[in-house]
Amino acid sequence: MLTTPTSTKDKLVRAALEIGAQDGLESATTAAIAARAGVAEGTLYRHFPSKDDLLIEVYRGIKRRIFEAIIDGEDSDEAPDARLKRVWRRLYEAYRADTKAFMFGQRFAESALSKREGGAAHEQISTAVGRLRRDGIERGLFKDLPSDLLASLFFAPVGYMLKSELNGRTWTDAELDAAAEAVLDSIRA
Amino acid sequence: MLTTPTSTKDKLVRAALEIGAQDGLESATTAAIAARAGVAEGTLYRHFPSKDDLLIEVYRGIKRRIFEAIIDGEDSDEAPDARLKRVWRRLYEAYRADTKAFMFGQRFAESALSKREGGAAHEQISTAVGRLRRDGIERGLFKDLPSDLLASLFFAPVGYMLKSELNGRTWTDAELDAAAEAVLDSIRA
DNA sequence: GTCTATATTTGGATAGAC
DNA sequence: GTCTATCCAAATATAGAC
Repeated sequence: MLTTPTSTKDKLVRAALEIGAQDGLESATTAAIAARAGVAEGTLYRHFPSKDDLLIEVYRGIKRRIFEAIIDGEDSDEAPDARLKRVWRRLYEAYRADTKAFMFGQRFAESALSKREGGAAHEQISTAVGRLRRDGIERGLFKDLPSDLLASLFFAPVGYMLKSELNGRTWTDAELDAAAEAVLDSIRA
Repeated sequence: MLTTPTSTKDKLVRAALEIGAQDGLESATTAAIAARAGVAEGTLYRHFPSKDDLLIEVYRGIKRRIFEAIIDGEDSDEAPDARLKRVWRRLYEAYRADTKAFMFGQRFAESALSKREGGAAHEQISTAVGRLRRDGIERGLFKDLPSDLLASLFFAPVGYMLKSELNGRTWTDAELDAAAEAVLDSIRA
C-alpha cells in the first residue's frame, strides 16, 4: 500500500508526509522536504504551485487510501450491527497500518490549512455509516440518535485509541474487539 | 472565569490564547501577539524567555482552569455510574464554556510543542475517573476493561462533539444527556 | 518595564544555467 | 526537469533610550 516512490513528485509527497507526521507541519519546510526527497528546493515548484498545495495533496492522498481500505470487501448481506462493527475494525486497522497517514491527518486538521481543504477526514465513510444507521434504526437494533451524534460515538474512539498506540500502548486483538463491541453497545437500543 | 486581563503578562497570555485558538498556532507570531495585547514586541521578552514558553504557559493555564471546573462540587455519596455520567457532563460543559481553551488545547496537542509539555490534557481528571472505574467494576456495574480503554471510550466523544459544536452544530440538553448515557452504556456490564 | 529600532535567521519563492 | 544562486518577506530575538 505504501510503495517506494518513483517519480520526483511522489518523492516530494512522501517526504512531506513523513516530516509532517513525525515533527509537525511547522517542521515541513520547503528546505526540509526537498532535502528529504533528495532534490533541490526549487524543484518543488516544478511540481506544485506552493508548499501549501503540496501539503494539501498529501492530505488528499491519505483520505483516498483510507477510504479504499475501508470499502474494500464490504459485505452487504449481514445485519447492520455486525457490519458496523466490522467497519469500525477496518477503519482502525487501516489507520494502524499507516500511522504516518494518521498523524499527518490529525495535524493537518488542526492547522490553518484545514480551512482550504475540509478537516473531516472521512465524509465518504460517514455516508456509508449513515446508511447502516438508518437500517439499524428501522429494524429496532439501534437507538434513534441523530446521525451526527451517532457518528461522534462511533468515530471518536478510533482516533483516541490510535494516539495511545503511538504513545507506546499496543492494543491486543481482544481489546480492539472489546472496544468495537463497546462502541456498538453505546448505540444499541 | 475568564476575567479581563490586568497585568501585561496576562494580556500576553490572553492574546496568544485567542490568536492560537482562532487562527492556529502558526499564526500566533510574536508580532501578532504583541499587537493584540497592545504592547511592543520586545516587551514579550521581559515576561517570557521565548515565544514557545509563552505558548506553554497558555496551555498550562488551560489545564488548570478545566480541572478546577470539574472537581468543583463533586459529590462522593452517589453510585459510580451516576457520578461518572455527571463528570462527563461537567467536562463537556467546562470546555463548552471556554471554547477558546478547547481549540487552543487541540492545536497545541498536535503541534511540535507538545513534546515539551505532555499532550494529555487531563491527567488529573483521568485519575478521578480511574477511581470511579475501579469502584464500578467491584460492584459489578462496569465491564472489566483496562483503564486506558475505558478512558478512550469515555473521553473521546467529548472532543469530537465539541468540534461539531464549533462547526455550527448546537447539541441540545437532551442530546448531551443521550450522549452521556451512551458513553455509560458502552462501559456498563 | 516599556518602547523604538535593529540584528539575525529562516522560510517561501523565483531566475537562469545546464 | 533539475540544479545553483539569490531575492524578498517575515519571524524571533536583542540593544539601548526613556
